[in-house]
Amino acid sequence: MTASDASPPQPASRRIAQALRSAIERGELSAGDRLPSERALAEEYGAARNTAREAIRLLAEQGLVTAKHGRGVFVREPQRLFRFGSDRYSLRNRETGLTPFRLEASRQGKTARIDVLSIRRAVPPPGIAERLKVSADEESVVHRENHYFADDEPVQIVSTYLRWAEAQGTALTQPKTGPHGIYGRLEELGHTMTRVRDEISARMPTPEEARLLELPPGVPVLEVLHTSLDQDSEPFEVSRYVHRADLTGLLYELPVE
Amino acid sequence: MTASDASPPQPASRRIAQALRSAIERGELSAGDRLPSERALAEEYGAARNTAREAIRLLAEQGLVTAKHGRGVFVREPQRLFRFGSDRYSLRNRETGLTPFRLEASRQGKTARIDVLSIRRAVPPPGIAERLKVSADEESVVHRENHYFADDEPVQIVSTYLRWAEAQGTALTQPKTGPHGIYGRLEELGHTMTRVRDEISARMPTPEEARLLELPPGVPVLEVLHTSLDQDSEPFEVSRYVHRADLTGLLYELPVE
DNA sequence: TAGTGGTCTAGACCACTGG
DNA sequence: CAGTGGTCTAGACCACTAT
Repeated sequence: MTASDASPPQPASRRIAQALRSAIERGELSAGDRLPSERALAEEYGAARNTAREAIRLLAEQGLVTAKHGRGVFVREPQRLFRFGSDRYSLRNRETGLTPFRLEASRQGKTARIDVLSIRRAVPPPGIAERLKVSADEESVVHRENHYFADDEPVQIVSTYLRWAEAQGTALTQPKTGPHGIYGRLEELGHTMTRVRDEISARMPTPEEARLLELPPGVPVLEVLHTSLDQDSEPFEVSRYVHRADLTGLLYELPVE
Repeated sequence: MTASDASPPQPASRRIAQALRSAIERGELSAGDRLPSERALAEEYGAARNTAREAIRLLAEQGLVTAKHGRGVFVREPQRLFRFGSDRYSLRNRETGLTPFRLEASRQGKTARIDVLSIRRAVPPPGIAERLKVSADEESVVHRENHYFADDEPVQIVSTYLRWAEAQGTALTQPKTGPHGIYGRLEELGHTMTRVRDEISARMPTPEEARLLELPPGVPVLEVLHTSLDQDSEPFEVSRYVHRADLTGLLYELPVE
């Protein structure tokens, strides 16, 4: 009550947050460092513990720090990004036999794991039905759901939708899809990929996604709705990618016009 | 204390949040509706106000609801998205004289406004210098900063960087850049755009960005680092877009291989 | 066991909005 | 003005982590 009476229309929690933010930016606290405990901050700033806690919440919301129960609050380490984009579907990648995900993981010295969660005939969600040009009122698709891990850390969730009429009875309904993966099988069915359309958005995760991706608070997801078009400009495959935004960058390189 | 004693190791705040989330999903609360007040929720669930408040915070963090001071907490309205992407730089758009932003705004019946905040010779940030292939140790670029509004609501912040050596003394250092904008002037300087490279990421906003974009809590930003390449595959323009993720979708349509 | 964050209580005052 | 969210206090107990 004695020191800084003059100016601050700023709430105490914001002032504490700002002080910590400055300390991080000035390098007094660097990536991986532990912040003072909530109780210590409260005493230092003459505030209640809840107020110090609110300050830390503000930083966590921005993705600057992460709390570890029983251990402390730590400055978040910048993570090397997985990069995906225009070459995600390229033939070059398919010829190496390495999927873009495995390629990226090995580039980072990490072990890739891909879990096939389920392969089911299903009624497509409306957005999917529209893009794949199938009926949204019947079980018109095969839904393949995969989870991708790097060193056992979840990185992305992918749902792939294919026409049931085409996939029925083929390897497309099996966990092992054979050489060149699903695109190999789809090519045999007469679909040569000539164009792709990726629709990208970002949002906060649902609780379900936060759980599956083990997302710390303050980390959004990148959602990519991907459509593959064949030689007749007809869609033959639609996938929905949900990426951890703190581990993923997208790269699109394309000719103009 | 009488009803559901058996199971819940769930914290009360999460249980309240889950109840509200279900009500929203079941349509009992729809977009624009007001939630019960914090005090009412506290009483209804036999909890302290702070606990009800925590529940609302969980929903706000997910982007499901927004609090309005003095009015209440409301279920967030889904917003129509501004869509940008592979055609953002296309000649077709330049020929109409309408920028993609103005086009999108008019498509939505909104009034576009573009504020030129500053045009300055500057030392480029490291990431920019690297992509534009200029020195990061001197004032080697012109930095143009623009803010984009739709019906006076901020939608995106754009920083464009050009080589000072080229831009010096041209309309590129002026607010009005003339026919076809900066790309028109750059073409006169011998740079025909043949390829673009867009690097996309998502993250929570800095406090500065939250202020400028008037971002409600729980809304991330989409960041696009754009590089224009000319006929010699040399970069001649780099821009950094920061979009409100709840108002923006990106669309990339491109040929494979 | 001591120290950390996670949750919660029962108050209080302030700032903003609407009738 | 009454009602709302925004902030804050000073406690309390729990759950987790290290030593």
